[in-house]
Amino acid sequence: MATIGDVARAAGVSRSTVSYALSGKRSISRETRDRIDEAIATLGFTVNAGARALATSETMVIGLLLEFHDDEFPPAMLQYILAVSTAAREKGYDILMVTDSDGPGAVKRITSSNMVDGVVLLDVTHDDPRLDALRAARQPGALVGLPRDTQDVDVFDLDFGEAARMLVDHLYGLGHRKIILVSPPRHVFDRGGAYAWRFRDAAVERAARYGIQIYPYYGESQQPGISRSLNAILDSRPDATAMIVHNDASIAVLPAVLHERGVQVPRDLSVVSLYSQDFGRSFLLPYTAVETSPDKLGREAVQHLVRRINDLDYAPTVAKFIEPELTIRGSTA
Amino acid sequence: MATIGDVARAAGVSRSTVSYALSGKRSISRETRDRIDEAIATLGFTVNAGARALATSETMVIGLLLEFHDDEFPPAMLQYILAVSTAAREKGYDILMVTDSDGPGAVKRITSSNMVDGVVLLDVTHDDPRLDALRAARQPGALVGLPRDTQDVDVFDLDFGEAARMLVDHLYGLGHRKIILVSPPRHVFDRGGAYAWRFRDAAVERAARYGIQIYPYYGESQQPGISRSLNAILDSRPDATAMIVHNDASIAVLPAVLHERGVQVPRDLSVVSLYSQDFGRSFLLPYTAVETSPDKLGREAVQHLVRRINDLDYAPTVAKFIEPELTIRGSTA
DNA sequence: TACATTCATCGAATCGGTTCGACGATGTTC
DNA sequence: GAACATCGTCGAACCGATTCGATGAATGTA
Repeated sequence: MATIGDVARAAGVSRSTVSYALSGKRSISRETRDRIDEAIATLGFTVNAGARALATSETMVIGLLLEFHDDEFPPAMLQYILAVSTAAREKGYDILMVTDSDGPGAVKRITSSNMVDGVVLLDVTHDDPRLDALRAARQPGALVGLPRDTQDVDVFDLDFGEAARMLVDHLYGLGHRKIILVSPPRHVFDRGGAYAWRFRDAAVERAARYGIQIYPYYGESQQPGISRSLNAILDSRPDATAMIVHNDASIAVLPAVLHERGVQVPRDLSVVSLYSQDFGRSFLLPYTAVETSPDKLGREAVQHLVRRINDLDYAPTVAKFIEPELTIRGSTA
Repeated sequence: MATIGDVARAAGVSRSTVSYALSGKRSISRETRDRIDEAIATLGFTVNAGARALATSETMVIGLLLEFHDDEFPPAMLQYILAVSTAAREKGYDILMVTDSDGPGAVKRITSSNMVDGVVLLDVTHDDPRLDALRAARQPGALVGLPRDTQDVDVFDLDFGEAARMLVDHLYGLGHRKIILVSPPRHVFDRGGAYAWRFRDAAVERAARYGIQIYPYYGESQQPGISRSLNAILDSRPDATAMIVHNDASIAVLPAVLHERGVQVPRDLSVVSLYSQDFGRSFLLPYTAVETSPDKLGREAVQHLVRRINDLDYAPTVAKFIEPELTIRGSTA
């Protein structure tokens, strides 16, 4: 493979001149630049990433850490992956995707060996064990999901509390007084998925303020449990007039379940939920819902991370909550 | 960060000795090794990946190329990503995931800059433009999906022809003589998704041999088109007694569609399909189907790729077709 | 005309590893 | 006890870039 030395020889200049021509950090005469460009073209030269990384201490790679849990709905996670990947590429970064089950070990491995310039952690839990490893690293990180301790890290997440209040308000305003709430599976709570209880607690609190009934339940993560549990929930609360579903797997099968029960939305039951537009399109979900904006979230996380890579004390660390937006789809009455 | 030089100084030996202690390529005395280990531990030393890559020309990273098309069902693709990622890590490799829309450019970029030791291409089409870039690269590649020209590349795919024959045989054996076939969306054919026509052609040919009727249709990729088209298909062939669905998006919504039409499986209609066990579980699909084995496929691709990385002329290039296996779930009569 | 700038380029040092050849000390073999 | 291996270690070269300081030529200014 052609090196910068080969290019230099072919163009009759020194290696440093070629390097400056490449980076534009010093001025180069018209003629030499042309000769260099030509040499690069004929030799098919590309800078060696490892060598450049060694010299500059910059790899132009961002680590993306995630793990697939059985209790998560894969299509939902994919949206974040894609968002991060796309946003990173726009900024000139590639993505090193790590799905290790040993999260802290993975963070340590890729940061301390200098494989990446920064790290994005998906699906951060309340006591995420990866955070210690991240704090010990030279490289900055951006979290998607809210941990207990946000010190020294940048956090991006949807404002689940506000989302819950929005939905409760919406239903309350329409006159609903008995509302079913389907949360993520119990296992997500146990694991420390803070978004789950942030949403539930806010919904419960809001309902209490209005003096209305809210019936919280856990969803299931795998079929046929999902349909079964939804049926059981509906059976146990025949008086409820509305339902808030905060669970991707459950909402995806809800249309089928309701159809089977002969329940018409919104005539017999009002339904609201929480999902992204794309997700709704894939699964033909006709429900009024808060938009979860995975690409906004992924993009903001990456943008912020890149800024911090380029300037480690770019700004105080942030915990940024995306504003929820309600998309009315007419599933409430 | 501690370098190998720091370790050497702390242990009172030369850098080369530390390197040999690390790699075990030359023998080291017990005491020296202990001192080195201790120095490494107290300094928290990790080899710098860039420097090592520069010296050894090995990055221990595999490139994973994929693109999300609107006409593809994301959960299906995710299975392959996860399989490749897991298998790679087992072999000591990390994954550089590239979702560029400019596939050939991405292949060129990561290979010619030596960011990766090898490349896995997902979802390879008949005339995949990434192949030229791959052939021009120093690094070996493994394809998932069958291109027209398999020269100089290793190919891994399900044997879609055999899968189709298996399913037709199964239905024929049960006495079905009029069979609906739902293929992937037309757009997948246009784009060169060879698996689509390999399956369809084999099914049609097999049916012809038996002298039975097969009615081929294209599926849709986005709701509400999917349900609508399935209904239209069923309306147009009331005499068909069986249905072969070769499309993830369609099979995922089929239960709802059939339920709505009051069609009972297998009493009113026999249904067979093609999907992985995990996929079937996620979507509660009760159909007899050929297992698509994404993790087997991903794993084999990675294993073969790693062997070829370590020995470029390890074996003649292969086109390996995973044997389809029929999983009987009782959706036929 | 002399001096200060700016421009274009070069050489050398550096980043952090790996690896080859050499070398002294020990251990074997006949 | 001479010849020969083997063991453990070191120094130097090398991988392929970037970057700093220096330098000569061209240009501007007083």
